[in-house]
Amino acid sequence: MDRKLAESLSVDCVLFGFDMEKLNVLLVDRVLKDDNDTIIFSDLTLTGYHIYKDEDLNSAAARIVKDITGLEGLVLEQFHTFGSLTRLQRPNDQLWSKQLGDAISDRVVSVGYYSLLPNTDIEIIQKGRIVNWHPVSSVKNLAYDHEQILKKALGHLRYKLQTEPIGFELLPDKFTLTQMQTLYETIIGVKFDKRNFRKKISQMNYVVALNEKQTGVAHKPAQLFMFSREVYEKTRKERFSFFT
Amino acid sequence: MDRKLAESLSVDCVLFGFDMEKLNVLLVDRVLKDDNDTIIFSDLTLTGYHIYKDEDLNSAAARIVKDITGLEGLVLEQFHTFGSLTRLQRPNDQLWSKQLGDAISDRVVSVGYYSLLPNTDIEIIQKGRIVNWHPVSSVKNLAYDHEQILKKALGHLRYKLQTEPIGFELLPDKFTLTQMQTLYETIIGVKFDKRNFRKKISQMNYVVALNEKQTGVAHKPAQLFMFSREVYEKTRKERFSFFT
DNA sequence: ACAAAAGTGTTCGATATACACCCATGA
DNA sequence: TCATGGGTGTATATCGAACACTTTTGT
Repeated sequence: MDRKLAESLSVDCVLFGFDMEKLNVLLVDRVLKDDNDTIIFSDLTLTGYHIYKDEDLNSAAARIVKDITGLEGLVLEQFHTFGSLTRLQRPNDQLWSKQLGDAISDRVVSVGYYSLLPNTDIEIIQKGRIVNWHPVSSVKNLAYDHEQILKKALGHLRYKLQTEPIGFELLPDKFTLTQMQTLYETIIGVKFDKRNFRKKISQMNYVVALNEKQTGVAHKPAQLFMFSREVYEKTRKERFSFFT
Repeated sequence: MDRKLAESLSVDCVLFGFDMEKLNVLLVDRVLKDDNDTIIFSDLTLTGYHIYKDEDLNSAAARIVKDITGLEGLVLEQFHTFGSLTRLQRPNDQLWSKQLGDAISDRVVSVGYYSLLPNTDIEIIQKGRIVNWHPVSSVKNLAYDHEQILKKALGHLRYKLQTEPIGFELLPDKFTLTQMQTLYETIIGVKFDKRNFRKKISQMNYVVALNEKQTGVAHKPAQLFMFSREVYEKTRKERFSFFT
């Protein structure tokens, strides 16, 4: 590959997953070894890479996710751009750059994207790197300023979740109302009343009941539902108002 | 100044103003002349410039606004980053780059910021460039992809306006409720009922009545109000919910 | 038969909407 | 005195919050 890098520009993608119990984020192991294969340090990064000069931001984000995880066709949403002068200046990060022979010791500006996926339904293909789901609530040991990036992404996710029906992107195609409720409770961090929750959902005509029930559970099997984007697009209301 | 530019990185700031009648945006005249001083073309740009390698994004935004308008201390909020491969490729933009001897013919990624100001209370200092308020509703002839940037900024403004009490940044320190209502009606594009609007406002204890009235108007003078950030911070509620 | 989660309705208070007239001032 | 925008209250409908028991399945 002889494409030129856009010096000092990268993309970092925060890939969120939900496993019916907690919110997770996909992270890449970063291990620096010396010549004797002794580990100097080991930490975690978001899925990110530099941008090429001949690709736009969205394509770069899609390419990077695909290169690292094998995933294609995700909805990637840009949420913030990070350009602190010190974002790559911690000791581990400097060692890492040096080792790679990256001449990039200057500040790199990174455009942040996030995407949502049901981590039950999804298979990650390890393409040379070690990539794993980590519970968002207990992530530590992140490289660079990736903790900040993750926090900001989480803020956007919470906000968006309360504002638009994107929760479905974190659920499998067929889901139960209890799963949906758990998702919102987990991510937003509030408990809902089951009856009120379901009353609310039943007014959303884009959440449609299927002729299908859960199987293999040791209790009354739940009705399965799906999200209909078509119905949603046709019936979406105008934005909430600050006033009304 | 011998600071190095971060090649291929710039900031564009969308400065919104409100004059009690309509929403305006501050734009810079861009006029290209040939050697005989004949005008080749003339159009408008947002207040933007390249970023230096030794400044972070927020500082760059503040510096650029100050350099072009003399304004300091604005609340500048980052809203989106633009990186299309063709954003500087229209004929005028190419001519302009050539004329400036800017070796930058490659794509430049630009980080977008916006800020709100009451354009009544504010004085713009022309620092070598011609800078004017233009009504947002009739802006045309924008350079680069600045029309897109403006549209996106407007979207964010509308959204934020309905979600957080930022409208006050567009009003003078002392304002009447009718002015406030006009602001929301103009920007969001809906009409409100006067009594209901005022009922709503009276529940916002951070909108406080002053012991002062309008003067010099040919009708019953209106009560003046101010926005109290302290009260707001102390009593702000949690986010709206998608559900509740 | 029991454990485990599914499913279901009503009452009460709060909030949104619709709507029309008198008031204070400057000209 | 008139033109102009300022200021106010009530009735009705809608929506959110609180709350407990029966049902269906697998073991």
